Amino acid sequence: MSEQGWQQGPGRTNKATRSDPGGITEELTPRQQEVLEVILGCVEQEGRFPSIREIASRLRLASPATVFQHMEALETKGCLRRRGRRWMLDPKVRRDQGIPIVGRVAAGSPLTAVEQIEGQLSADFLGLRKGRFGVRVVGDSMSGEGILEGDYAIVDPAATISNGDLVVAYLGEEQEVTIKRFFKHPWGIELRPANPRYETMRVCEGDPSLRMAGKVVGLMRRF
Amino acid sequence: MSEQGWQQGPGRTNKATRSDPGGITEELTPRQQEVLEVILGCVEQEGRFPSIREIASRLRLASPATVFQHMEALETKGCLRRRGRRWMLDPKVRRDQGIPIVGRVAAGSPLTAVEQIEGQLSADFLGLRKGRFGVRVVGDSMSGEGILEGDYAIVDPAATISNGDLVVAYLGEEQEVTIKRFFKHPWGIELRPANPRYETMRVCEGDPSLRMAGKVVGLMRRF
DNA sequence: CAGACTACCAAACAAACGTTCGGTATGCAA
DNA sequence: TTGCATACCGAACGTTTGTTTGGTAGTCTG
Repeated sequence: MSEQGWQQGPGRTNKATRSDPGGITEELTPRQQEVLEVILGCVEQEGRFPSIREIASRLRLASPATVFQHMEALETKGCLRRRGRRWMLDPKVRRDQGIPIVGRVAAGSPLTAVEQIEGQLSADFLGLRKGRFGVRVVGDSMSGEGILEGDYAIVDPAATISNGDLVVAYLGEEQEVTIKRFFKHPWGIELRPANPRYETMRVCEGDPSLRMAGKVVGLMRRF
Repeated sequence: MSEQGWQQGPGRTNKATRSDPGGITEELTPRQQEVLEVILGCVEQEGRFPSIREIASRLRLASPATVFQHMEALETKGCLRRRGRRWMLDPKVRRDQGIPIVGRVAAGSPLTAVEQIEGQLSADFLGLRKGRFGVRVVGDSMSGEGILEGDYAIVDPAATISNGDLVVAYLGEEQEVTIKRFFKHPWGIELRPANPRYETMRVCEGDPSLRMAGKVVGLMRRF
């Protein structure tokens, strides 16, 4: 029988994915991509995993078994996971809220020129990860390097700090928050500001008046 | 009977929430907050809504009915929604990936000092919303205002531009991307750089060599 | 051609699900 | 003391779920 209105399977025409330069959802057939897309959209918009029958109805498929097969394929390809009878997204396919980075735009709105998209500006891209924290920049001791009062520095307390890195440290009795450039010498530690009006700080290693909070991995500013 | 090990309901001791200055989850009882917390955690980590029995087991509750009641309360308070028999998060309680902004920290890791958390650094906070796009900063014409080469400017093409705002514009025959400060005069438009080594640009209104891309609403930098 | 792969179907099953009901316990306010 | 709200229980009901089975069909490779 073939009196139904479904779109027939395109056979082996679909080898892999052409889009997605990121490479996360590589090697998915178009149909598998569509299934993933429905799931991602549902999770993003409503915060819940759609049921197999719901995915089927959105893709106008009459049988849950069809979607089930696609999901099994997505599982072996690492996009989905199962715990018991419950499906969940693999963390790597989670898309966080982001906006495109555009290059030069010939005409029209940059958002319609897909060819010009060079990447994605997202929380992940900025380094907004668990275990890190933000510090509001006070003072202008780093204004020489484009770090202004009111900016937010993103700090990773777990990162290893090398010479020349920007660090956040708590200084002195008041344990004031400061951003400086870190240098380690045989005689101790040097914290150098970018603004020459401020003094470079030098302390011995192990001085209790200096506590390192972590390495500055990002900066954000709002206008 | 009371031979069980469950923590007894604290009665009317709990009138509302003391934490959460944002005010989204206001007026939730501690238990309701815990239920919401479990749900949010599950949605964030795994991208699926937990079953009522799963929430119950995480909170060490023996009956799904208990969680069900809490969820009904969360629904009337606007945190959860239902479509048929399916539960979903209300969009306003969705937390996007973010890190805490800490102030001064007296001791220990800043991440354990909850009292010092002043806010949340998130994609939303930076303005990473739909309809906006990012542009990589080229050149040092705005270095006087802390905008350096390699930074990413977040641009809102829909925002109304006022005098003094930072804007992204496409200039000249090459339609080069530039960030400048915008001023409108009776005779036309002025685009002023922050670096005095660059010239201020002045064009008549309607000049085709100038196309405004939008207002700069945020900036991010990676180290 | 056969074999492999994608894509889809209908029907059925057991497990898990949301939900309802009736009940107990506790603390607070009227 | 009565009333009300929060907080929890166990048992049960009907629905929805993920899953399995067995099948058809198209398209590409060898």
